[in-house]
Amino acid sequence: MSVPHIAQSPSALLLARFGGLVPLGERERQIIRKLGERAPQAWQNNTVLLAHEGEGSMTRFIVSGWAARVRALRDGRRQIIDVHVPGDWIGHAGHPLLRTTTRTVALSPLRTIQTLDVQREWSDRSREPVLSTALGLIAAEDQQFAQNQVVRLGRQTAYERIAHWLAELHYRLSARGEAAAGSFVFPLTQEAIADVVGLSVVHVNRTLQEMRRQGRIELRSGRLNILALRELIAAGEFIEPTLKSGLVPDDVAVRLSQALALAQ
Amino acid sequence: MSVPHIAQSPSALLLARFGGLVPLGERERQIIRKLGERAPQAWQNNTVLLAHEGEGSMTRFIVSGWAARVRALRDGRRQIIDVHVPGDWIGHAGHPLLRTTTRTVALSPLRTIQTLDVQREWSDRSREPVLSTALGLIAAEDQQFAQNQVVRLGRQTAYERIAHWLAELHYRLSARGEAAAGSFVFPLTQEAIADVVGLSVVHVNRTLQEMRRQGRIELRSGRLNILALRELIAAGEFIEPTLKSGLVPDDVAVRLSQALALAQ
DNA sequence: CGTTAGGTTGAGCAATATCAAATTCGGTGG
DNA sequence: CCACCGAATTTGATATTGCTCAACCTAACG
Repeated sequence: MSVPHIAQSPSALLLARFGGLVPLGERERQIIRKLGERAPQAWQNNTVLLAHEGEGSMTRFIVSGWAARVRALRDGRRQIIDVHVPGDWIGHAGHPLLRTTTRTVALSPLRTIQTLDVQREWSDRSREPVLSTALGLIAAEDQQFAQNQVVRLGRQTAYERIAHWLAELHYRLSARGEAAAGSFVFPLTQEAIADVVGLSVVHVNRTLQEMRRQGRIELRSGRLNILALRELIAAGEFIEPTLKSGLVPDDVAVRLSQALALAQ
Repeated sequence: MSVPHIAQSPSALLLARFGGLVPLGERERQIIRKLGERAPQAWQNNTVLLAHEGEGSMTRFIVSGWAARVRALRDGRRQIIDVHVPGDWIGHAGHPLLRTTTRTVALSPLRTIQTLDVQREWSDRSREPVLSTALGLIAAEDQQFAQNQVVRLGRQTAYERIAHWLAELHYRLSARGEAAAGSFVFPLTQEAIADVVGLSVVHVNRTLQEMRRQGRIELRSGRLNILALRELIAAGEFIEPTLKSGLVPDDVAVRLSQALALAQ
């Protein structure tokens, strides 16, 4: 009997996503709500979502379920390059002329909606001062997460890697209203975890058990419960992305600082 | 007595960089040549080039020498996230509001020039059909190299990692006229290599020796000689970025835009 | 209930790290 | 040209982390 998860509606998720980054006015809220009104699409676990990237860049938005960008080696080794969770877009970057070396695959049953190409439509600062800022922040955060992945794999121990990654997931999900009290849907098998953190399944299993023994996590039936976030963050040396205030267009800056003041 | 390296002039390097990706017309050549005429700037080994990223995005161009984006852990472990070589720009991405977690550091004496923000100025397809394509390809390639780094660190053995990385370096450098007959300037210490491929210095040393013993590389006094590129590529399972359509160099820009229209 | 995917456990082993001590190399001052 | 210095490379010995293999367990599901 799995814990029921009341998924946010597409619009609510979109609002949480943007609202978590920039203070939204009523105008932006309208635009975003509308964006979420497209019909959702369902995917089975393991479906290939994107074989060639770049075809639909930044246009498919995850409403529920997880996916991953994967590269496979000839002998069967697989590396998950990054994980996509609800509130992410699938299908970044790439170029139509360049053959892709990765696939994007569903790691669980998945629901997506087709949005317009927000990156293209909203990145103009003069037309969308607020939303373009949000998109810039999203891109910058994503880049940091990509760097995190490299550091984990390159220089951290098994325990550190997993701790760091779980902390990162918690950060990402709670910023968009997908986690409550350190608890969130976690649909991956240990094999998939292994492919994320570059370890063997067996070792992942043992490391998770150690975390459980220490009372830092609970993980069962598709749900992760982080009991000791502080400790995980410290163990993995996770750096939470933090906003500097300052250098923004005035209108945005004012609202932003108001929002930050409220958030304190 | 070091092997003399006749560095390309900034303009020549820029031309090689763009010309290696798209067929340039005389108009584009003019524009690019002009871009290379700014005064070069010199940096000592180990200088911090960027503490806060995003300040000068895509505006500093490496003429000679190598640099790297680095993340440090508290206990002194360091991971090099990516390496910048001549023909690369420094200072991508990031966002002024987001505190950076990496530094960009010179890994050798370095010469750069300040260019205009090509990403901003040339990314409009209607104004710069050829150059914008080149920029798109650069971004897409860079993304693939970033993915390569993750796969190396996550799923490859020491030997594979180094082989793969050397093959990638060779690809990047020769595409811009910085390598001849598999030989190129290679100014890194083994410690820096270790920080790239996520290994200990000692193990890097032993792995390099194995490659030498097999007659696949020569590495001494700041120069790398790849004697068996095929074998390195195969061992590391390196995938050379390949253009899909047969975009044969052809001086007419029109052909290119036709090809692009088809590719859409 | 039987099947199956996923999770857990144990034992032995391989890859890579660590530590410490040479050795070589590229300058640099005399 | 030589002697010397510090940095980088190399070598040997030992420790450790994480992998592999193989078996076993459990829960969900038809």
